[in-house]
Amino acid sequence: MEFENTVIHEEVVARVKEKMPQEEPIYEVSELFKVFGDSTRSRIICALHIEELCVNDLSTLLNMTQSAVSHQLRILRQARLVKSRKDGRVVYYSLDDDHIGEIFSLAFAHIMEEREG
Amino acid sequence: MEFENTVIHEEVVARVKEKMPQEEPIYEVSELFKVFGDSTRSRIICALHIEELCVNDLSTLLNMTQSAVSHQLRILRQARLVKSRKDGRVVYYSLDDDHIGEIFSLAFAHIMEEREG
DNA sequence: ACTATATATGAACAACTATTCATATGAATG
DNA sequence: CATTCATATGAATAGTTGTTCATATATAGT
Repeated sequence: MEFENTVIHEEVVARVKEKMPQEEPIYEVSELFKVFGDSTRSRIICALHIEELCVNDLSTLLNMTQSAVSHQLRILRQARLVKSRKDGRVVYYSLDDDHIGEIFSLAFAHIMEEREG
Repeated sequence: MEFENTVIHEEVVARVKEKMPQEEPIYEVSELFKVFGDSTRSRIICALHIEELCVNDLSTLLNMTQSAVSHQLRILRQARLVKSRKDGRVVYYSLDDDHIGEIFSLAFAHIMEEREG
């Protein structure tokens, strides 16, 4: 890290620094996006947005090994984005948060507009 | 990849498969989130959401080398999330999309609610 | 032209991540 | 209680990514 930057617009930097959100929330937001930023996890989220599914069904649906799906579900669980319900030896997963759907909807809208424009 | 999964709920899988968004948009959405999923890029986006900034000011503000910031700006440019304006040898960056702010606002709202609950 | 400054970029490296493989856990069933 | 089935998990690996360092490009000033 260098600190020898010639500050071109000191006032601007000061102004923006004052208005900037705190470091910690920004960090957490990007951690959330990092979880979304994998196509396997995105596909899992899309599927669970439609309906509750067990691990085996998910791996069939996504054409992936049970292990790979299970590993990703763990990440989603740790991020509190999905919740699980156990029925015998079958574990059913579903979305644990209402915001997720909204965020994905906006992202989809963005992608779709990009395609047109 | 294994295809030897014992399908537990065939009808459910079939139903969800039918309702699932297409592969390609999901892939693009997760690519978008991947760009957001780095704290340096998130900080850049937050800063530019407040005000247009040049590279040098950004690196001062974020306490990072000019090179590191420049590399991340390239990624944001390629994703069409920021646009640049050249004035002499100074290059000013600003957000290139209205959706970005909304998506970040929702994500922040989510993070803040997580902190309370 | 020469120098200083603002930004961009290529190569290298370290850190991280997603999948696979092997195996463990835990619950139902005969 | 041994076996089968659904899921979870640890280790290993291959691929990706962010930063640094060195350097290139481009523009302004002298």
